[in-house]
Amino acid sequence: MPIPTKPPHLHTQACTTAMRSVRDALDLLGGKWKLPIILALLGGPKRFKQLQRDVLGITAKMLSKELKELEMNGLLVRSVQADATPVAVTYTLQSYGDTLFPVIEALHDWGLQHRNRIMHPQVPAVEKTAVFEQVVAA
Amino acid sequence: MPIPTKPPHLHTQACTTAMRSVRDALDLLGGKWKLPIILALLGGPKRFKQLQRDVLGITAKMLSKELKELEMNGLLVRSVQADATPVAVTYTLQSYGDTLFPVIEALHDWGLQHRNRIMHPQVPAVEKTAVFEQVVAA
DNA sequence: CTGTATCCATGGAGATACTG
DNA sequence: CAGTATCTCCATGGATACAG
Repeated sequence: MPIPTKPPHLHTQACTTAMRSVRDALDLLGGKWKLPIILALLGGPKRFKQLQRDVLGITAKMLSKELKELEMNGLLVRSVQADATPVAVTYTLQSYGDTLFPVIEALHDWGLQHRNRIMHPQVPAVEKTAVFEQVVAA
Repeated sequence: MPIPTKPPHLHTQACTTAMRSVRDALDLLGGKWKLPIILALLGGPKRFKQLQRDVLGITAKMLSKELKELEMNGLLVRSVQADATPVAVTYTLQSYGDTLFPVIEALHDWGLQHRNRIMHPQVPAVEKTAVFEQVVAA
């Protein structure tokens, strides 16, 4: 079982290890551009300039940097057609990228219901309210 | 169905709307401190100072700011015991926070397998390799 | 104890110009 | 086309001092 339900007070090794996995995924998907790039490449292989057109607002610097990271993580492959003139570079999403779908879907589902919840507030039933006995002095 | 499998070239409304949900979730979970705070509160309600001790390295400023955000999102409740002296404030995770578990679990599972994959590289079977015909000039 | 206010260092990201 | 190099701006976050 991945996430312990009742972690002890101090950070245990198991706790930090589990968190590291979550953070790995979060860091890969996080940031402003990773998702748009991945989505743009779902439509098939694209060249650098085409990507920059599809991912609205991204600069060449950022696109280059983000593509490198995604490539290092095995999510896409960079291939060069040196014979073409001028040289053509295409970026192709790997099938490994599909393994991200359950993650993205989980994020999407939660985000969607959360937005609904925030927009249409319920009765604010607060749980385990206010005072609880053992207030540890500190 | 949340995420379209084959988005068109340009960003459609459906595409950006779906992405907004993902980003909502990503933004809430992202950052350096959100996860550690949530995890720390899984063990039960805690006071400000106790949280600062449990979440290693966080400053009062950051803790205060992050707690506000989590409260605004309905994930926790801030309650004040004004009668106590000095005043005591406790933060309690709401059961709504449990809805994040599938998300965190998905992130965790992917992050774990990804780290294994990165650490123990497979045969680098590149798909849809290199050259593909219709190179759109631009 | 529970924060807030202020100052300040750092890094991330945009704009621009340039190279192969 | 496919990037890289520089410069600069600004938001984020740490440190510290202070307040209720």
